[in-house]
Amino acid sequence: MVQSVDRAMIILDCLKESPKGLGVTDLSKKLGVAKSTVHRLLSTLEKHRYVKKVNNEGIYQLGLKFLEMNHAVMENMNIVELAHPILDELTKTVAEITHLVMLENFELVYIDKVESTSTIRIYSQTGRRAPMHCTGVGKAMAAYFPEKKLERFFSHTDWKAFTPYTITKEEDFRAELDRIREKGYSLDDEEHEEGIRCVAAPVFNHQGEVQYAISATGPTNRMNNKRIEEIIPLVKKAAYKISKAIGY
Amino acid sequence: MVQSVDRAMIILDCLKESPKGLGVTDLSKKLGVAKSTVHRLLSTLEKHRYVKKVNNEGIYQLGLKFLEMNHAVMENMNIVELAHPILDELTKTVAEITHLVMLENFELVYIDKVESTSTIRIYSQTGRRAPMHCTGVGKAMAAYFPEKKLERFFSHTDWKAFTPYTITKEEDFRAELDRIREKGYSLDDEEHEEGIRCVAAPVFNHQGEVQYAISATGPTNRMNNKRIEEIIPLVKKAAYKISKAIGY
DNA sequence: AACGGTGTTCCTTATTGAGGAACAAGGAGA
DNA sequence: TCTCCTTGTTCCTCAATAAGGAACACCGTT
Repeated sequence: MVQSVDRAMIILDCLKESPKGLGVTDLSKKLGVAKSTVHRLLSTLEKHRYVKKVNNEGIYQLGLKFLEMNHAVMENMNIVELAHPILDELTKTVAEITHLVMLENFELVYIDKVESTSTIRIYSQTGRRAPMHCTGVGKAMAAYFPEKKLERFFSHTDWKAFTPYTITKEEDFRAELDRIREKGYSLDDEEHEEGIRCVAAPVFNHQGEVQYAISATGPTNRMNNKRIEEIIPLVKKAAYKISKAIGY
Repeated sequence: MVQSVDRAMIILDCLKESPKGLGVTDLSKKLGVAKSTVHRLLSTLEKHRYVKKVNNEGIYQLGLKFLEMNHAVMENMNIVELAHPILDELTKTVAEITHLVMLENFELVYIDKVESTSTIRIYSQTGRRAPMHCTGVGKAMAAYFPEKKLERFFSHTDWKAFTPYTITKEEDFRAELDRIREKGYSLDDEEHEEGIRCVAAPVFNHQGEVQYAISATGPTNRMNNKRIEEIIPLVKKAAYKISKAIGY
């Protein structure tokens, strides 16, 4: 582990949390390192445009290089291009927000979303992360893990209870996965956030492995059992379409 | 300048250019540093999710942290939120692609675009960079630089000729800026790419400084002189709206 | 079975990053 | 207006630590 690189990236994290930007002194206090060290790191980051000074004063913010890098990352993920139209259609038919997620280190990463009302700020919530054990998409993916991978997932998870309905025991979770495999979809019944229900389904790649998942999410008052029953086949169908689009 | 941080970021640049990802040996050759050094840097970057191994083999790609960071950067740029609906409307009325750009180190950065046909991949070309001297938006902004800043710009620019029509002399450029100030808009007449014309106008902030610019771009066959004349007031009006929205 | 190619680990050295202190600049308050 | 904080920035010295060579482990090919 390279200390200076590590520190540089911690600085970036700090700046991410402080939209207004931070000065050298602020950062040096936060990190517990000398001002001069922070200053040197910032200069290096600035050279590569990962940070920038706001109107040439001593306040630093995240730089525009991140737009560039984001673009490059997105380019590689042609999954978004393939899936977006299908997600778009799904949003239209179910009139609820839909998401596309993938996995990284047993954590969910939201890589696309389509809102019913506004097409604006499509990029906004992408990049958000969430745990698997308390979400529809997380469970949908876990249900199709091979046993080995599932065990590795269990050793990673902390079973944190976000609501009274969150599943927090391995045996309960395994039972839930059996149900999901049987039905081909998963439900999130206020397990992550009270008042929110969602329907999710897995997306498989050409090797038959689960690689992504999609969901339709809404408030409990709209998402009653009758509505859920209507939505289920639509989500499953959309997930299947995406699976086929990526070569399943 | 911190060597290790610098190298880490050069590695990220290399990975950006190689969508398929690179191995430790490839990178070590590219950078001219030892494999072990590259490996150590990659491990540190991986810890922060700026890079990831593709299916746990020895190939590294850009990581999903960039989506997160992009999100944070975008959040701060409420300019995009403000301008997007106006850009959207402009695209509808002129039926050509429109762009919103800002400046960084006398280079243009595209921060939003609206295509006429598809709302998909809205994020795609954002983050792209281009020189000022050969683009409509670049000239529109330069026209409203204070003399001091203009001189600094001249000392930065390389006057590279992208097409036979690119302006490559300072005196010609200054004459062009005079024309732009007089008319309140700028034209790009195949100066950056043959077959492409565009109409651009500057956006001013609350201090009356030029801070952004917008443009409508299309192929020469559609963008004849008559059409250009129709488009000009629309672009100017949209730019003015955005200026007002940010407090001009 | 031997080889060439990976990525990874270890260890030693001197390169280079770190931090204290001094400096410059700017703003607030008396 | 002058002073006194508090900024960011620069410099310099020392030792922490990053770098690179070499050895190792692994895989696929010949």
